[in-house]
Amino acid sequence: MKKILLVEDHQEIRENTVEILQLAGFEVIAAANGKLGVEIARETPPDLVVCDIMMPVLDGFGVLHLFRRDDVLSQIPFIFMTAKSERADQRKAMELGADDYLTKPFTELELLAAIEARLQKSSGGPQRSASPRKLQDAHDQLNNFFKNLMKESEAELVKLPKKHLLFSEGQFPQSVYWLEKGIVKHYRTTPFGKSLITRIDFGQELIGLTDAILPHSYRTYAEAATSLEVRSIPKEKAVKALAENAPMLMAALQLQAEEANRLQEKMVHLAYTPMRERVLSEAEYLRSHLLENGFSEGERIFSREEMAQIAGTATESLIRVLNEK
Amino acid sequence: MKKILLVEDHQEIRENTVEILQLAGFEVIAAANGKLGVEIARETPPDLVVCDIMMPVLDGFGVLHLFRRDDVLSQIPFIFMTAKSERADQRKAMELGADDYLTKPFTELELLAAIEARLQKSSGGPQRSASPRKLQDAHDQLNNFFKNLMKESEAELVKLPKKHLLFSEGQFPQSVYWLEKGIVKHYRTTPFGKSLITRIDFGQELIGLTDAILPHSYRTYAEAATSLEVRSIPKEKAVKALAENAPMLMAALQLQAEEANRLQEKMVHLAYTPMRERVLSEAEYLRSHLLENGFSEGERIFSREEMAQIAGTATESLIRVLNEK
DNA sequence: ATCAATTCCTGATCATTATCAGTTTTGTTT
DNA sequence: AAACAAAACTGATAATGATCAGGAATTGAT
Repeated sequence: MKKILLVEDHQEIRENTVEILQLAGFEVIAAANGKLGVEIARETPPDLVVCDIMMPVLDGFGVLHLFRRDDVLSQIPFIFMTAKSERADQRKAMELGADDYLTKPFTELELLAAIEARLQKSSGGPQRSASPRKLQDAHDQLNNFFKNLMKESEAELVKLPKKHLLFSEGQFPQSVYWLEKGIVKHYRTTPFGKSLITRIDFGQELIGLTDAILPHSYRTYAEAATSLEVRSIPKEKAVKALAENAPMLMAALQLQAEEANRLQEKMVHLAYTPMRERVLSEAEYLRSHLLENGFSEGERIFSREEMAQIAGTATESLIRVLNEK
Repeated sequence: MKKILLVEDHQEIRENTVEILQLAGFEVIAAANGKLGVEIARETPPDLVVCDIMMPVLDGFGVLHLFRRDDVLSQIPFIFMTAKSERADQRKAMELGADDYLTKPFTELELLAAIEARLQKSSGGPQRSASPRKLQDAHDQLNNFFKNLMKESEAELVKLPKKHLLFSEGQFPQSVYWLEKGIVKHYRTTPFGKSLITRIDFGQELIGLTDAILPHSYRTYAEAATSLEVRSIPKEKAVKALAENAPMLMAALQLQAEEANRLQEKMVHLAYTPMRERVLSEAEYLRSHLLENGFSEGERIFSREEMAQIAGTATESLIRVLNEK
């Protein structure tokens, strides 16, 4: 039986929710504030946490923070409950690493569905759902699938120099690529020659599937930001293999849906976030990802101009922002 | 045997290309300039046109224009060849309704692949490809599939008033919707309360599949812009049906890939196109789509504020631009 | 090592567009 | 029809960020 920790200060809501969860067959431990919640979790780690944000003593963000830096508790799925009005909280919740958030009021069905979606197949039972429970799983599945396909096809590992174009606008897709090592930038250009970097791949990624699936020439171009190690197979082969494997198609669909999500997010940023904030957040994004991928702190993989193309601004403006703090 | 019309003024390139196409088993008619091309096509309509843009007498855009307003020739697939440097041309080509464009120089393989992708299954022969040849086909296929699913499930037609929320951020997806009639706006909000309309559905569209597939709560909200007629089925049912039908999955994947394409396009606009141009182009987009969907010229379906949220600008700025011409 | 070519950076200026504050118009409710 | 609320609009102002131009610092090539 799965154990759920519910952290909620309002007595009525808490008791109500406990009842719903028990009816659904979960073992529920309730805590009236964040501090209690953390203490309980440290004694008996739950399988999942449902947590209010606004609470006395220790708020939801604090609880999540403590969970994430605790060796035992860091991997436990965490769902926030937030009032609909507090939009900023929702963003913050996701940035801090919550797995999901629900806005109050929610129906029982919503709550249970969200919880079930998080309690992944780790349960060992048969996987009831038609699609992977976690995006990370979908990602891994698809990557492994194509890695194997590359191996079967004996696709050789090719080394490409920095600045090499993997593909460019107006070419017709011929291949799907597996990026073994290196960094690839994806550009989209305006009619007036300005370019925006819409995506960066940091290695161990599949590249070009989106375009291989579409019945027209590339609309973006992909350039090596570092020297690369790449494998490729003919696009027909990739698409055919995919078409015959429904679970993989589903995984690909999920990833593509998430990509659309990511792009929407970036769009809103471009529309309403002031340039300086955009610059700072993109710089931070790059810094952390480069560190994760084994580059040292000072190393300049991306030129100022490129960073400007990521943030969607003029190069000079970007430079000013980066140098003024 | 498929008949291809090649319009290209450079003799060498023309002869070369003719040779390639003939080797591939096509019947080729070559024309040395746009005027000749149109005349030839009017006598013996080809199955597909490959056309250079820069030409004396009548350029490629002119040829396309004449094709598109000719009853007999309007549906013939049209592929442009453009020099890599002329980015603006590429955009213009797509806006004018070209089916694709290739940048010179291209390989034989690319040319043939692009042509084959356009010569759809209308040939009557078996469909060799694993995925629909045209996005429109994928779209229709998926829509029909879900329409049938709704019928089988006896999903009833529900009428919803203007401003009704189909779903909102922080809810957990429960259903997939079929929009029988009406207009739906999709919003995405920033932490600071500003919203951007990232998508508008004008009826006879499937809504919410993207989110149903992802294992987390909605990140956008969908609001009725007019009164709606909507059917819905449980998301589990939709996903399960989809998961069992590989061709439909492929169609869904194509559409999702195209959606990502559309979002990237919009992103570049937001980043680099001046506000006034964005406003004007979005206004034009709305006008034409509203007319297509049976609304009369003056009717204000979208308020100024909403239009501003589509263009990603301040309401006052939008009003000024719209009123000054 | 030297020269050329990029890239990076800085200052000054200007254009664009957001914001604020208010008025008019339109639409809705009683 | 009056009263109210919401939306549309206008003018003034301010801030933001782009652009231009030129100099310093790196990088790459011979």
